[in-house]
Amino acid sequence: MTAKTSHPSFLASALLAWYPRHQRDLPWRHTRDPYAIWLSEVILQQTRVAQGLPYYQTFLAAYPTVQAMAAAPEAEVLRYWQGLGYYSRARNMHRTAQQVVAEYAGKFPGTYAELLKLRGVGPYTAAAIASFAFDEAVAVLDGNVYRVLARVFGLHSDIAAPSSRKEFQAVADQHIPASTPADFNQAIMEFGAIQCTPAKPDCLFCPMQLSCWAFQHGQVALLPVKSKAKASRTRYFHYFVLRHGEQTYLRERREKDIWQGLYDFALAETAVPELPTAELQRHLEALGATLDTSQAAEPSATYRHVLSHQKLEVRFYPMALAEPLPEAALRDLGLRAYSPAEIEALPKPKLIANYCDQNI
DNA sequence: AACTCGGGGTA
DNA sequence: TACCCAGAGTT
Repeated sequence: MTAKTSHPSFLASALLAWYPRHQRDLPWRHTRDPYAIWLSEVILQQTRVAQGLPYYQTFLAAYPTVQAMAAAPEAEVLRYWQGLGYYSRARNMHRTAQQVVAEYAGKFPGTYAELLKLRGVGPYTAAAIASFAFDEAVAVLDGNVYRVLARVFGLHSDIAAPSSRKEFQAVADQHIPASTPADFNQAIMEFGAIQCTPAKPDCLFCPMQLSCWAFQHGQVALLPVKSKAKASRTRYFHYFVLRHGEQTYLRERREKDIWQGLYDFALAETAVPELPTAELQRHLEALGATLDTSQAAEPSATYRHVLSHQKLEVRFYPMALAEPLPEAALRDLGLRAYSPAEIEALPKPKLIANYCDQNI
């Protein structure tokens, strides 16, 4: 994995000269603490620096050590993660914190191969921690690196195909200097983020203009090659916002679906946009709901919520109950009544959190 | 190898 | 709109 040349490649030389003059001042670049570096890398998976930055500060303040995170309830970790998406990252992060405390005496393993065994730590994150915290010469491969390598070396393999990883990894490992692997990895990602951007890269002031294959061949806009993802499906959610006094009923999402571990309301899903009145009544009977008006409440306007592989069209049906829901229904559907303060503390999908902020 | 997992910024 | 973001786990 750490094949190296005896002298710096033109790529390494150019990036290491460019980096000190252009790098952003980011907090995780001021630490060698494997815990802090791991935390930053998990947060930044598929997430822009600007979006992840406040979460990094929040988590480090809430959990200054891996022991502190390990001791926290999962729901609390998810609550801090709320709004960042891809919530399995948070659940895996929490479990890994507990594993590091229980099996590694609270110290993160110090090699790429050992780091790779941790949940939520894949090839990218293992390489990042190994190089940033332990100076191991293993190249990171993220979206930025794919783009830079594809353009500079004219690599036309489809970066969306898993089989392309080996080719790009080999090229990256061939160019990472054994003496400064951390700076090289930071530099190539920063270069992709700032200069060699997806759209309108700054080729005019690029230090590799003369050696960049894509620039020399007029193909900058054509690289990297990436096959398109298939179209996402649309789902129709109908949320029953059941209230009794100041209490509102929510449940934890446990099924294998989106938002695992987060809380939402009693849900009816339909294959078509509308929820027929008869079906609404059937759900209310199944809930054992006794409304304090004879009329079912009017649904809210439709909220559209876009996920990476799904489009959601969501309506909320606020309903006041004349009496609490029966125990059997609570047990069957996992519902529980919560006060507004309790709801605020529950981890919720962004869509639900927004609704609660405005209506609960 | 293909699929699934959020949410937000940008052109 | 469509694309992309310091990717990883499951099937």
